[in-house]
Amino acid sequence: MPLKVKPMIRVIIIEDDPVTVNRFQIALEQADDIEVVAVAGNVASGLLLIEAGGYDVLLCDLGLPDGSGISLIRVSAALHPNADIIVVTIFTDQVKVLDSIKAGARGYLLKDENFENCIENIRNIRMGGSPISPVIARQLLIQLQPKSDTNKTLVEPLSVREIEILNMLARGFSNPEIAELLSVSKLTIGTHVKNIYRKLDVNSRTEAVFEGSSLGIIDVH
Amino acid sequence: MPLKVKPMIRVIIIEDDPVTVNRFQIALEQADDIEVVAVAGNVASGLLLIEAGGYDVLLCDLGLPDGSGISLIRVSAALHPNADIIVVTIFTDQVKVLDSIKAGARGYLLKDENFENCIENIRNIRMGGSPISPVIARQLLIQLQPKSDTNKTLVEPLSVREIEILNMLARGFSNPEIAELLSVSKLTIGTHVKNIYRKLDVNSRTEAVFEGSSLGIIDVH
DNA sequence: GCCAAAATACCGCGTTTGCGGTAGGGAATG
DNA sequence: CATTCCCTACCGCAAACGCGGTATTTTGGC
Repeated sequence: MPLKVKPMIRVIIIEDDPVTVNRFQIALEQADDIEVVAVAGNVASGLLLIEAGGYDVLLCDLGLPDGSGISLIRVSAALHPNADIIVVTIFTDQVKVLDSIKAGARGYLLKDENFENCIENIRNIRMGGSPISPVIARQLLIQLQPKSDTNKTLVEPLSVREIEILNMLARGFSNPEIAELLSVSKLTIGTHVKNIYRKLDVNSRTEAVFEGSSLGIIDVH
Repeated sequence: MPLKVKPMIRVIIIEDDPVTVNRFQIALEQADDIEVVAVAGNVASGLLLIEAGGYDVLLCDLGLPDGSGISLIRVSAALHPNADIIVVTIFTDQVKVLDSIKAGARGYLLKDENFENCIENIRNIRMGGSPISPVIARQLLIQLQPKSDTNKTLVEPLSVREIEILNMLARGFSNPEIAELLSVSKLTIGTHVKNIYRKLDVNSRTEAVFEGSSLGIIDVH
């Protein structure tokens, strides 16, 4: 029986600044379970690397000379869902952060920091974590904050039945259809719907669905 | 002129496990700009501390003997919006994480890790960052992921005009009303609406609003 | 056991939708 | 210069919706 072989973490780097690339390579050399298998300096060549595959972690810059790294993230996430993507950049604005995350990035580090921790971060992301710079994390938290403070609690609460019906409204069922599904009269549904309108302070199913959606009353798909 | 005085960071700890409290106190003693001004071991006494105020950072456990720390977070966020709240707990499940964040926490650390970094983390949060354990961060990213993988990109994109009209649909405007507001024929609106239905693959304004809401096409209030 | 709230049911009438087409002018992209 | 969107506009008809009531029966808490 052979010795237990620690699986190597194969890393590719897409980054146009040679200095940064160098700092990464030097830092990662210290780890015997990580190897940098390829480097690209722009979107075009990065795309080729991604299509070629054979990596576990992608370190990706956003501001590349011939375009944004976000498109690369999207491609990598689509082609190799098991590879982890870490964004390494100087950008801290909310749009870029969110776009990266939505595109499939699972880590977001700032160039200024985290060079000494990058080994730890790479191991971490392979184990299911998401290393994120605190500055970036704050942006994400803002995004998750519940929308408002004004209403939300001021709305008259819907009954279980009403929530059920509101969800069916959102799916496009008509009153007669809902009546059929719930085995009650369509006139009953009409009454429920009117009560929903009153409670949500709206006058059409369209508005009701919009409100319910905003308030999180309606389940997303 | 006096020496430049570094402002002290006043910390209160709400945590029922004495060992953990002790580890925090020992760790934080090392920093000359941080002082632990109070400690509480349950929700009831924690509430009194929070109401008393006079702190900059709240380290808060979630699993307290007489209730959940989330209610404390909510109170602190409401009474002292300028104080930063860091959750320190063993729970990694998505519900607790999200609830804490929504309640107003700006940091989320696991007890297992980050004891040696806690000074750094506290300084960090005071400077606008959000220290978050990678394991937790992953939960948050999942939350931010666009709902699906199937559609979203497969949906035929709406034109500017269509998005504009979809938003008006959500607000409950009828076709004639929208026509009036946009100074076009109501029949034109009808055509737009039909095209929206086709692109979103729905057959009613209600469904259209629901889809648009899910896809983030519709602005929230 | 009582009272409030929820769920159920009914009616008529005017307005709006949703569906099925068809079609011309303008802007953009190749 | 051709093609492809997009925005504009039109029609008729069945179906559903929204509004205004009123009313009975469960259900659940105090």
